[in-house]
Amino acid sequence: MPTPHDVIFSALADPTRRGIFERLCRGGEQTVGGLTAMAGVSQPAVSKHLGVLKKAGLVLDRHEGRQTHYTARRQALAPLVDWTSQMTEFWGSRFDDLDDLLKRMDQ
Amino acid sequence: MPTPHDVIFSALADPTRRGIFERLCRGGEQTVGGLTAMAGVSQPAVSKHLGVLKKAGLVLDRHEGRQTHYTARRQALAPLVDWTSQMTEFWGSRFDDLDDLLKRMDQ
DNA sequence: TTGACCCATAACCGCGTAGTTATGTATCAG
DNA sequence: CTGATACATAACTACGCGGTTATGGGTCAA
Repeated sequence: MPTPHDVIFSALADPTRRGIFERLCRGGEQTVGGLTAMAGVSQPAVSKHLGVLKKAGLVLDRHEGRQTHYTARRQALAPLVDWTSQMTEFWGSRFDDLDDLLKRMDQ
Repeated sequence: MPTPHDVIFSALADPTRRGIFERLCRGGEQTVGGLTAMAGVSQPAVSKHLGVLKKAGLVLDRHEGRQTHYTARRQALAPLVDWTSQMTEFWGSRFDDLDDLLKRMDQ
């Protein structure tokens, strides 16, 4: 049985799929056609990747006419943040990299 | 040409491999035998996984007599934190989950 | 030195998966 | 209605990868 961590990690392991998700995070809502234009693979391949991302809860789809719009669900990255924090939890200088992260996000 | 993100994500995508890394994070330094005892797979499989983790920079090995000790390099998780922060960077309520994270880590 | 032990490497196998082309299903334009 | 468009699904292929057993190469004990 796949744990939430399994699903997220394996979904984001593939470069093409991660590229699609990145574009959705930066560019906001996108159609399959728009994503296909930059993905470097065929449209069916993109559709499959979107299916995987959807099953992982990383994207949402919205049908409008004959095209489907996809959006990133950034909250779905929470397990990833959780896992990372758990791994660094037992660390001596555990705040080092998180401090950096927050500084970058503050400015 | 695999990017740093590729290496980290694909290295942590496999459950067995992630389990080994988790144990190294919590339990500290471990021998191959100790890791094999809990991995649920054969010793050569564990050695291969450790090789992948090592190439990804996630672990360090130290030879002592006839056994090899492995340690987790938690700093290697930095690209993961970076990537996550970049994905949430364009978020409206971007501090929501990070606040939670810090609260858990503070107490 | 000999044998047991720890680990790494080799060689092989099966399966999952990412890619393709081909086809199906709606939807809009004319 | 007809054809074109947008996307999903089907069917298939190729290859990478995680697993195994078998073996090699050092290291310690006796």
